[in-house]
Amino acid sequence: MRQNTSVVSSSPTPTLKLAVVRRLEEEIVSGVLKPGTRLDEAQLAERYGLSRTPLREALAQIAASGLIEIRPRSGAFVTQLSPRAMLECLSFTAEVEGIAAAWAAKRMTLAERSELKALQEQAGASVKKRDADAYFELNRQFHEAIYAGAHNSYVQESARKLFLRGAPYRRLQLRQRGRLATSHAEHGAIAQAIFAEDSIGAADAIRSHIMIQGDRFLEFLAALPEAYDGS
Amino acid sequence: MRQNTSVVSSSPTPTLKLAVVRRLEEEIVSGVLKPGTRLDEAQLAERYGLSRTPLREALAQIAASGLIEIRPRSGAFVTQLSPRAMLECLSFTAEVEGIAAAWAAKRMTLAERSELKALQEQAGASVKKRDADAYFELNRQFHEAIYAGAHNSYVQESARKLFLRGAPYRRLQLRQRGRLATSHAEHGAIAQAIFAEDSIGAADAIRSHIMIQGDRFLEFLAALPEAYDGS
DNA sequence: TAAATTCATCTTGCATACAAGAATGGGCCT
DNA sequence: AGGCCCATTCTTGTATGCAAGATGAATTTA
Repeated sequence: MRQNTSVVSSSPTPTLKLAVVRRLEEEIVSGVLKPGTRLDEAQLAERYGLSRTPLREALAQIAASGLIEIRPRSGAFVTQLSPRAMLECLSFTAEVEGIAAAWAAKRMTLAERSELKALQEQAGASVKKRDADAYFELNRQFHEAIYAGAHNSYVQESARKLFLRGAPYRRLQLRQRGRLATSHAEHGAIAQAIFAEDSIGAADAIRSHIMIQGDRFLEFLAALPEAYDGS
Repeated sequence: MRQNTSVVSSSPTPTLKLAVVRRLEEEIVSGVLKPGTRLDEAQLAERYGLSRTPLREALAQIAASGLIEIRPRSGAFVTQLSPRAMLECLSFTAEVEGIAAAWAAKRMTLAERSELKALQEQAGASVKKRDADAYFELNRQFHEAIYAGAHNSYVQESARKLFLRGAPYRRLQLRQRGRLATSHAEHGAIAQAIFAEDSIGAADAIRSHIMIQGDRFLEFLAALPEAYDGS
């Protein structure tokens, strides 16, 4: 029998480590654990009801994706991006998403295309309702659908990791006035290019969609000088 | 005092885990541990003179980069790429290296450009000497110089991981007749485009440099049907 | 008074121990 | 004789304990 009977998630997982990975990523992305936060092993282990061993393995795994940083003998911290790092990250993300979109435009199946269309319509509904949380999730699914549509597991994995890395910041941004509607319109342009099998247009559209976030980020940062900058 | 006095590497490392990561990656890339090999924790721990705990953390970290795969409750294996997966990997690598080269063409400093030139000349010497091992290492440094020249830590990291992932196979390929000289000539075209600050040309040159490896890989595979395929 | 040094405490890094699931081989049944 | 089932063994997953380095505060000294 398992020595510790506490359970991390309601649905059983193959290993406790994996459950911790999922839960920690979720808490970082959703903003429960903010950039810069120190992750105390003993504290987290108690919170999740398990020992430090699987928790440390989970931390090591998440660190490899860049979402947290482990400084030897000093502890784990939620990665905090400086404005410069943020722009570097977005620049590369824009290129990778551009590749994904270009391939998706040529390779998506009919089923995948109609799924993308459905997601875009659902997102439109959440924009009308001003439901930022719902839009945040549908936004993720929209991008995810494009990664999957590229039919290349390496772009998919890379894009997903980069998307995750920017998520803690993106969530805040979507609450800016009018950003929801603008984002949705940009998605429309991307989807249209993909439906037209225009790979160059799709890549251009998604690249600017991402880079606009960079511009907005800098403006946003100026209004909120100390909470989220990494300086 | 450390409970186990065995030492993994001659130079001291901040943590044993990191030493294991480096050593395992090296052994996989160099072909000591071949794709498909099962990695027994107890056995490796004894070989490196440490306990299973840091070793498992190292495995988790390497797994996150894709070089090995961990199947829960079943063990860790050196990732074996099927021909299809190999082509997918190369396709994405080509695009990422294309981005790196395009940015490097515009952003490399004079010092970085002359370093690249020096590497290319050294590589030329190793081609003349038919020294495949030396060329293998100089090839790595050539690509690494381009990643660094892009002045974006995210492309650099991504490209480096992808390069590593293909390394176990690339080493074999460079032993093909005439491949050394061809590869060196392709590098020349890439370097020339970078020196001319021609980002489009550099991206095109490096993309085809990578994709040619894909073609060669398929030919190579046909001649060696059972050792390295992932079927 | 400010800076530096030392000491106590806390956290991480690693080793060891134990339990559960997976793999393997032998015995039994058909 | 061949296939299936059960038990043994081996490997992985997790918990616990201990030692070294880092952190921070109090004390001493210039």
